[in-house]
Amino acid sequence: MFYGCPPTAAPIRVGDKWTAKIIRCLELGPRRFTELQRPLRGITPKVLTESLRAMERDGLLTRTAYDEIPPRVEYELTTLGRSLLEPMNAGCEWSRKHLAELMRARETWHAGTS
Amino acid sequence: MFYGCPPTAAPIRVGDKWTAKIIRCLELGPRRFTELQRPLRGITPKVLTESLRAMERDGLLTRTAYDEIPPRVEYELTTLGRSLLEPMNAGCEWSRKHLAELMRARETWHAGTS
DNA sequence: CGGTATCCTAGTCGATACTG
DNA sequence: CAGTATCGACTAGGATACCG
Repeated sequence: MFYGCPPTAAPIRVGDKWTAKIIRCLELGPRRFTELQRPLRGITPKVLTESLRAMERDGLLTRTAYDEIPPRVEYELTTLGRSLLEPMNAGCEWSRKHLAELMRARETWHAGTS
Repeated sequence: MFYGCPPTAAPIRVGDKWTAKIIRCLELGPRRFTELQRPLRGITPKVLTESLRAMERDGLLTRTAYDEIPPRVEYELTTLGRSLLEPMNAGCEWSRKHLAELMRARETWHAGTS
């Protein structure tokens, strides 16, 4: 979706910088901490934890810790979290249709407005 | 739309803090600088200018200055800017349906996670 | 493995004052 | 009226290191 999009250019955002991407990562089923960390390249454990905690607090996902050695924790979207896919998809569709035009307008920014 | 929503709770954002609200203000037709400033209570001229310039640069709106005394400037949505109303409405609909649930989850945040 | 704890930077936003 | 200029606060996010 917005993966190829420069961060400041993203015209539509869901929550903070990572929320939407985390939702995408969880779309197909529960994932573990490191399973999230890998596709979200560059996210530090601190920020990932913060994002996950915030989303858990807001009821967007659940955190399940299994009492094993080594520890295993799984994150899974709730119905509420999954419901965000709808507006997210609307945003994606907008991007597909119009983002190129926005970027072009941004490039062509040298007084030749008219 | 998100007007009654605490800033950090807004699950969906368009551009920066003010972009979506500016689009709403321009939805029904062109507006002047101060006509935008009034409904967007609390926005400083500096920030309003910054937001408008960024949106103009991205091709979301046009700025028309009339050479009069006193000066008159009008901002108007482009087709591209207007197209953002679609995903914005999707976000609004999500809020109407689910924001209360999110806020409730946020309130009920005292360890009783199960 | 799944996190915390510190520290730090960069960007966003606001307050205030002034200008063509 | 429609801005600009300056400063300063706040905070999201990242770097790095360590812990149960």
